[in-house]
Formats: sequence, structure tokens, C-alpha cells
Amino acid sequence: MKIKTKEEAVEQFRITSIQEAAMKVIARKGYELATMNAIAEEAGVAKGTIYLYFESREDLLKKTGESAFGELNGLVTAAIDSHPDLEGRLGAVVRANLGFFEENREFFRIYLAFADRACEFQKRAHHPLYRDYLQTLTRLLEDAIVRNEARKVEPHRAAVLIGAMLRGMVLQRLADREKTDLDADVEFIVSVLLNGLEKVRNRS
Amino acid sequence: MKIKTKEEAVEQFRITSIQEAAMKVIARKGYELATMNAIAEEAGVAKGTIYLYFESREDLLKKTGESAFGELNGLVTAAIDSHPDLEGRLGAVVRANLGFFEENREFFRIYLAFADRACEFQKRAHHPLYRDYLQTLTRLLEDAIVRNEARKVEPHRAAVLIGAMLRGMVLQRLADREKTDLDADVEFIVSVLLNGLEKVRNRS
DNA sequence: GTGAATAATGACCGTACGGTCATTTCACTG
DNA sequence: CAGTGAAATGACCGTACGGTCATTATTCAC
Repeated sequence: MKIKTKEEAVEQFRITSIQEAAMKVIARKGYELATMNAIAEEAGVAKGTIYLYFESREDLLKKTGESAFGELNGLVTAAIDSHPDLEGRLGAVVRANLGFFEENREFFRIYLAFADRACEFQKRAHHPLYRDYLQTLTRLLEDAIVRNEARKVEPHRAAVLIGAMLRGMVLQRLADREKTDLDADVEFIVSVLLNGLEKVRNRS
Repeated sequence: MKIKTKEEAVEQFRITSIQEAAMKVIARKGYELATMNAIAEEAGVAKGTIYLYFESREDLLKKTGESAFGELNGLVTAAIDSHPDLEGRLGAVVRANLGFFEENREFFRIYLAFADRACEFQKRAHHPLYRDYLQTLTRLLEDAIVRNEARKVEPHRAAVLIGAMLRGMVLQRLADREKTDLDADVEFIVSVLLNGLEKVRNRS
């Protein structure tokens, strides 16, 4: 977004500050317990000030989550684009996910809040940004199937599975007390997926 | 638990009624929004009555979740015990999970609340019952490796992955508007896992 | 320097929660 | 049927939340 006037610059600065504060509070206390008072204190402004830049708590948290989620989306897309085949792409996607949340632990609570809330089953559909995320993975698989790098599976179903595996492994890694080897986990997930989606299928 | 006196029978009935009401409310409104007033209304008792049988909201929800989670644990264990080899066991485990939540949608919100809360990373370890669940899956894999039905992987890591896949697929199935084929999803997950964990590993 | 316009504030409001307890209802005994 | 102890009740309490707005502080043009 281009900044034209001084007012817009200040406004952008405030918005960014408040969103960063919101992320920190969510990281520290979780989504539900991230109160406006706590966010305001973290941002060093009064509670009322937040309402000059965001309509409501829901609005603030939604936009904050969208920023973080958008960043992950970008990383995943870039990871795919920088490799020509399924194996390289899967490795890059898995590494992008595990690495991203390793570096930015606080983002994960926001990601979780959105990916989980994304699927308020029986109520609404997925959140648009989560749909994008799944869509990116789906396209990756469609492409692999066309190229004959993977067997014919329902691409969206497989995308859901990959997303779930990444989510679960990141959660496990964050829960692990001592740091675990990133490469080993990436290799493991990729190998399971590559073999699992491989064309060759002749079991007993 | 054996019931000896009439008082104990009444007490057990009340406890069960309240827990069932809690499950229904959680299923309808979600974990955070399951208030004591709503649970009391659902159970057809006054709010104060709940506090005669449970110490607090936290106590009630914890015990309610443990009941539901314990049931799933039992199903998974039984599924494993009733098959001799990895393929059969995986199929039974996957089917038990997807089927269980298909029949009892309301349980899933409780399961989610626990599996997610189970991993309050940076705070505490997993919930004991979730540990049991993962432990069961871990033993399944250890056994398969010993029997040479699967390649040598870190069993606990693989168990986490399987749990995540099941969670994700159930969530997706519940989000799907029209009913999707259970057998197809079971077959898909099992095939990915079986191939993914297979001994043979000779890729490019 | 001054005053008008704009931004920031935090005391305050309504609401809804978890939890309590004096009162009422009930069940059972003699 | 009267009396008594236990069980159930729901009005009530303190608290903490999201959100508001009259007041105060700041900025900026002239």
C-alpha cells in the first residue's frame, strides 16, 4: 500500500503497532484470552484508541490473523514455484511450514485460531484465506497427477491430509521440550507423502 | 463402578445427566461458549445443583471430556486388537475414528477441545488421555516395525502424524455439506499410510 | 502565540460469566 | 401425617469483558 500523506503514515504505523501487539498477546495468552485491555497495554495505547483504527475486537483479530496467514500463504506459494517437480515442491512446502513456525512461534497460535475457526462446521464454510491455503496445496497435487508424479487421488482430499499433517507436526515440535531436528522431520513427512501418493500401487 | 445404595444410584444418574447435557451444549455452541447456565438448562436442573456434583466448570468439562476421550481410546484399542497385521489394524483404526465421529458428531468438539488443549505448548505436557491415545498408536507402529511390516521410522513421530491426519479428515468430513463416502476416505488414508510407511524405499 | 481541528484517553456502562448460599422442596421415618 | 435432614433451587455477588464518549492532549495553520 502506498503512503501519500503524513496522516496516512501515522495511521499505518498505529495499525501495524496494534496488530503486532495483538499477535504478541495472542502468542502469550491464546486467542480467547487476548483481551482488548491487554492488547492496548502491550501496544502502549489506551483501549479507546484501538477503536479509532478497528471496528471491534473481532475486526482487529480477523485482520491480524489475515496478515499472518497471508504471509504463510506467500511462503508456500513461493516454495512451490521455486521447484519443478513434486518431490522438490513437497520438501519446500513442508520446510516452509515447519521453519516458519519455528522462527515465529507466536504466529502459530493465530494460525491455529484461524485454521480451527476456519472450519466452524455446521455453521459456515472455511475462512477465505484458509481456502486459499488449501487451494494452493490442491493445485500442487493436481499438477503432480497430470505430470504422472502421483497416482490419481482426490486432490482436495489429499490437500486436507497434507495440511493436517503439517499442523500436527508443527504442534508436536512446539510441544517438544528440546529442539528437534528440522531436516529429519521434513524428510520423514516428505517420504511418507511421496511414497503414499506414488503411482505404484500393488500391495497384497 | 458398582452401585450399592439408592443414594449412589441417584448420584450416578445426576452425574451422567449433567455430563450428557454438557456434551450436547458443547456440541451445539462449542467449548468456550458452553456456560454453566446453558448446561444446567439442558440438563433440566438448577445451576447450583451442578455444583453439588462437580467442583467447578473446569472440573465438569474435564471429566466430561475424559469420558468421551476414554470411549474413543477403547474403540481404537479394540480395533487394533481385532486384527493381526498392520494393514488390517490401520484400516480398523481409521474406520473407528471416522465412523465414531460420524455417529457422534457432538463428541468431536469435545475431542477437539481436549486434543488442542492437550497441547498447551510452552505451558504443560499433553493431557494424560491424549498421551494414552498417542501411546496406543505408537505401540501399533512399534509392533509393525518389529514385524517388518513398516520401515524403521520414529514411532511416536509417525503416531503424531496419523493422529493429525485423522483429526484433519474428520474435521473435513464434518465440514462437508453432503455426506461423503466413508469407505473411500478410509481406503485413501490407509493407502497413503501403508505406502508411506512401507519398507520398500527406492526413489530417485 | 493562539485557536480551531483532530487524536487520544480512561472512567464508565451494560452485560454475562462462574460461583455462593439462604431459602424452599422433597423424601423418608416413626 | 408430622417432623427432620438432605437435596435442589435461583436470586444474588464479585468480577471482567467489549465497547462508548465526554474530557483532555496534541497538532498545525495562520
